[in-house]
Amino acid sequence: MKLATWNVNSLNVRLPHVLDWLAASPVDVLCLQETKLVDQKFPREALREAGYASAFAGQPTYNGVALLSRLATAGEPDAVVIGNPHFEDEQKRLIAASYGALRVICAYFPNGQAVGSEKFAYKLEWIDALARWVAEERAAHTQFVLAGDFNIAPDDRDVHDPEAWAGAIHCSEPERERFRELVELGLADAFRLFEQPPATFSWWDYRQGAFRRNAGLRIDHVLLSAALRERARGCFVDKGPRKLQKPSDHAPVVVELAD
DNA sequence: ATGGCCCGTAGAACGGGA
Repeated sequence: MKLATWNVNSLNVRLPHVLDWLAASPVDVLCLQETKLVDQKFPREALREAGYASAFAGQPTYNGVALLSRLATAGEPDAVVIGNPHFEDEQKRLIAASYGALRVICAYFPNGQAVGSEKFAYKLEWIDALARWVAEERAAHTQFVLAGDFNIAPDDRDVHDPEAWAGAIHCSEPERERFRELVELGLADAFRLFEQPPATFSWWDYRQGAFRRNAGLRIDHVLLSAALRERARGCFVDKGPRKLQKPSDHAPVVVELAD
């Protein structure tokens, strides 16, 4: 089976890319972030016609997350939870669902704007609270995955210009420390289980021809529980959709698991 | 040295993203 995560930067604008991508390279579960859609406008029917069930949590203008599941394989979502039970938050950044024995949390971590800012403090608090929830979910479900836009580049290999980004937002030590703390809950960064091409990223700024120059960051991640790690057979960033007209600034990250 | 793009909400610029 295949799992993927993709920050689409508006599902309204990106729906054609998502449908084309799923048709060309179907995955069983797809985590979406930055849908930027209120629930009334979520394209549930179009996705169902494409063979996917949806669970979603949106708000006007900002944030918004969704879990898509292939009806023929993963089926309908079960035990859907919106938001972190341990953290009051107006912002729609978290959704969890079960597909049989598989438990998935789809996460859109706060950006943090600048180290030391109020938004940075919120980011750290938000992650600390997420860790408490993840610890519970991981303990309750052998087959557990945390996937999404973490807005953290875990180490310098994940940064196109580590000197320029040293200590900056997404690369600061408090953020990296929290990424390690999530991993230490018993999870594995699926991407690093496999040999990877150097300078592989998942996000490139829209400005300055960043994608053409491969001036990116790897900030979108899939963390796997031990049982899923045993089944992992590959993990890659699919740069295809980033090359299209009007792309998202993020590319999908795909994980392949043995059945 | 700075900002350079895109999106949603508007119905003009602006906040936010990363």
